[in-house]
Amino acid sequence: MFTRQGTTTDLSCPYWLRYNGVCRNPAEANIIKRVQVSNFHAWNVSPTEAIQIQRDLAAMASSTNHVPLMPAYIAGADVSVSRAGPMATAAVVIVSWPGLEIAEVKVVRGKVEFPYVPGLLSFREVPLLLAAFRELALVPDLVLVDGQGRAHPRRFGLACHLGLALDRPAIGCAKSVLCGSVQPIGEEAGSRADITDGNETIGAALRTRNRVKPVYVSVGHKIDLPSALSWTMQCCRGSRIPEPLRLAHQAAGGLIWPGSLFRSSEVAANYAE
DNA sequence: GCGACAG
DNA sequence: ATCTTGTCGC
Repeated sequence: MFTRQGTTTDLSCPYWLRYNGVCRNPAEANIIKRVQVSNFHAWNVSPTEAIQIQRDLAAMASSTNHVPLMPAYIAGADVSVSRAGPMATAAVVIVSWPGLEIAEVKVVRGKVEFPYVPGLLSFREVPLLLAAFRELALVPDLVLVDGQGRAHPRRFGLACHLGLALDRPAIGCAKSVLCGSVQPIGEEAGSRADITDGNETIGAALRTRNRVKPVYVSVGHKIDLPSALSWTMQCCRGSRIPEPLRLAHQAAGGLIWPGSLFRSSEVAANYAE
């Protein structure tokens, strides 16, 4: 048995049958409500059409906070593309809140059709990510995405596009800047500085650990920037990268897989509990 | 025209 | 994004 934050989880129970610390039986697992995915436009479009779609959809992304006061699940989403060909792996890792334990891992392999064009990343990655989200048993209350949200030339980055398609709150959390300029930022963990484009604030740099390169946070959908910064910070454990995204990156790279309870480096530590 | 450019 | 182990340091 494993106890955290007042809830008890039976670790001998497979991860996909756990729900709020309570083990479900297989029959119940099949009736858990799945995330609704709307397919509101075609994905096999030209770069020119993609830009127009972004302009049309930008106004539909919400910057109003809809994250529950006490979320149950937070997802991290990432895609890795093999350098040779069009094959890619999309991974979604759902962790519990506030424990940040792995609750579900979904990995989907497929071809990416769209080329990598800065500013059009969502047309490359979202289709495969949606395939992964469709298969999840758990519905996340918040999604962290490896890329920009509104900190995008047309204010419609990957996190906006994915959040809108899922109709779930989404945060863009990128490792580098796509557009705009970053104001000076303090060296201490928790420091932040605006990302501005003209006289518009489009996101913020966030120092998640002391003296490490910041991450670049922006609104994806159904969240405001202060909340996005707060949740990003609260999802950080040991790493510069928030835990759901760090795990999703590992899952997309094949380092963890559906059924993994622990990462190899932490097996000993977890067994010690 | 030139440089910059999420993953 | 990807090629890639251990190692030095706060």
